Amino acid sequence: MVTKKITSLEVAKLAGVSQSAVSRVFTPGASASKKTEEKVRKAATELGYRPNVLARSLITGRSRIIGLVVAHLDNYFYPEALELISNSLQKKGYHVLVFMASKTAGSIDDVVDEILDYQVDGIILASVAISSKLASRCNARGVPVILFNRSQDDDRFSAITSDNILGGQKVARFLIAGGHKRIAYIAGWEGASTQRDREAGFVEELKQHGMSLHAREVGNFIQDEARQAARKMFTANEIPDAVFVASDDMSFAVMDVIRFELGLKIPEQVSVVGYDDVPVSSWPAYDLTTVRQPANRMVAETISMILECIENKKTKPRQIKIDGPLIMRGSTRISTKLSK
Amino acid sequence: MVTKKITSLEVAKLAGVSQSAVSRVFTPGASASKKTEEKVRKAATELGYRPNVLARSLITGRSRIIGLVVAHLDNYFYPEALELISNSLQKKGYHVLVFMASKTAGSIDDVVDEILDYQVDGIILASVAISSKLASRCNARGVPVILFNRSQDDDRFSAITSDNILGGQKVARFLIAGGHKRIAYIAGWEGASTQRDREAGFVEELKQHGMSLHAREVGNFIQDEARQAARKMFTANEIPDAVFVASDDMSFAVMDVIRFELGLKIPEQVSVVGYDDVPVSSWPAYDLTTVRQPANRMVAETISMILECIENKKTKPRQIKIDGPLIMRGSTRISTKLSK
DNA sequence: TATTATTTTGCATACGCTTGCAAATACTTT
DNA sequence: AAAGTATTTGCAAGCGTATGCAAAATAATA
Repeated sequence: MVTKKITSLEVAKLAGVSQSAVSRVFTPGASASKKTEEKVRKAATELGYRPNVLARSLITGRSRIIGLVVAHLDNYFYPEALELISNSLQKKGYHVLVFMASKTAGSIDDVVDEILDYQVDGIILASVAISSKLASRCNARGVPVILFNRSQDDDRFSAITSDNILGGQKVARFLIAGGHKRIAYIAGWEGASTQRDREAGFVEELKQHGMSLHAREVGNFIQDEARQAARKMFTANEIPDAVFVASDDMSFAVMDVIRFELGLKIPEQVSVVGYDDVPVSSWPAYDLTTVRQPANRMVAETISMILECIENKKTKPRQIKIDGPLIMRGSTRISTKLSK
Repeated sequence: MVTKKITSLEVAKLAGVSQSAVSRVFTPGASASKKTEEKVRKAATELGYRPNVLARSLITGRSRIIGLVVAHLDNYFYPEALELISNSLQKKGYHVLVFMASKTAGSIDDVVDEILDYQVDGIILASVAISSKLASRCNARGVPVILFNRSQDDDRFSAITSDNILGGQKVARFLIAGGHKRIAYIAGWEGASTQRDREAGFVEELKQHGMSLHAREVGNFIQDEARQAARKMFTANEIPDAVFVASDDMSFAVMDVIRFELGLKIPEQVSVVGYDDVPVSSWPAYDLTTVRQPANRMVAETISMILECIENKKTKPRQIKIDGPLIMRGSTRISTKLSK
């Protein structure tokens, strides 16, 4: 019982005008008299006509589709970002074609190729890198690529991140001010610029105060690995009195190990600081001190930048860092009295 | 510096064949000799040619795009589902166009209309309802609609849910077996079939054992409202010794209120059971007893069903309920010895 | 090798729409 | 009322691809 598709031609016939007239009524910039507009609109609603976006895209060369590649939906920072991105774009008349960059499946390059097949107007890579070969292909096609929460040493595309170096510094200053003496770090995936910057800022600021890392492990932004890292770190001879973990997501795993496996008290014996400020961090069960990544501002910048690139092809790529506050909560002690 | 788009025609010229030959090489079902295939492939890679999906769709009438409407990405069941859905479809050569059904923005109907504009091959509505008017429009266009984690009294579309009635029953039996005497319920949004079924099964089973709800509040699947509900429920004269909360997401908020605001012990004074088994539930800080919604099986069914409908237009809609186990963890006491 | 059956190939058309162009209409101005 | 300007309208060409059809090339058979 599939009724035939309604095309602009049939609307035109019913309204007694040409097909182009119908098109013009449904094309924002075009001109049509009140009278024809009225006739067309009437016929259109009667038939339930809606323009075929795909056919339109074929001509205009703009699909109003933005490709979004995302990897870590299990890190709750990303669902939040996705929701914001999708909503903002929806308001501007764009829509989001989602691609999972599953670690298992093929490389990101294949995914980006698939995206290009859909003639997207732009690409947002959330926490994902891209080869320079693919970068040039996007460039050649005039498709702007924006990195979200990741930067890359390639000035061909814009990147939006929080100020990870500054964030790391803030954490260091805060922990030092709290009187911590044995400060440790659990790293994310070392290929990620966010990880590198957070650690660089953190370590640099420690150094400024004549300190260095008491211990360091790698969690790769994966909870299981963070757990392993925590076990190793907190069963050593002299355990840290504070640990900065490169993401909130890993922090939760670390806190669980510290409290429930090892029976240590947070913050009395160990202070824990995370990075992201995902919703869970504010829940009393974790109450995690963390550096907020202002998702809404990051998304706002991302959207305005990608739209600008689409409107005006010759916009220069920019790297934007957005400052986020350190949110102080109960997972860190602030007194200077030493534990133990 | 935008290089011209590469079309099949240019590949054809370079390869010394007709445009149709190129098309045939890139069309799965079509036939071409080894020789031309070789020539075409060579020319194509040399030019960096890839078929334009949109132009293809215009002819074939199939876009290989699935529209996904999702509402509650803040409930961590949905990011997980989204990831599974997107990955499965990607493997089958389909891609997901995401639409947020923000509570603030216009109705779902508008969103579905926008989806249809993209000539999607199918629509998945995750935890979202649709008017019967729009349903018929989808029907008329031959676009299958599948409800994910929501059912509706309309046999025009398929629905995949967990067996919520049975789930509610399981919880009731388990709490009764644990010796609980004052059993309460915190409901989700009452417009949701999942909420209604969970409660119906739960209350029915209590009745079978000669019991009834000791208290009932509504949380609407929103954490803030769940907190309010918990405060009210657990500051009453005789507080419950067990509470079934309609979703894990709300459960966390409820547990936090119970433990950190009211200072009650879980499970010694109050048992808490949730529904969903999102990742957080297994974290030691919550260790929540809950009914698992088998996301992977639910998604698998959803995908196979929607693809079946696409292949074979006359597939009848079906309602599928998937059984999920009760996962027993530390938020519930199982001894029969009474608290207090 | 001649004949038939099979596969491959190119031509031309169509998918549903936008848009430049020129003709037709409406509105101003003297 | 005539000439001029501005606006609206239809025509037709294309966007990049798939596909039915008939011709050409190849393979199979006698």
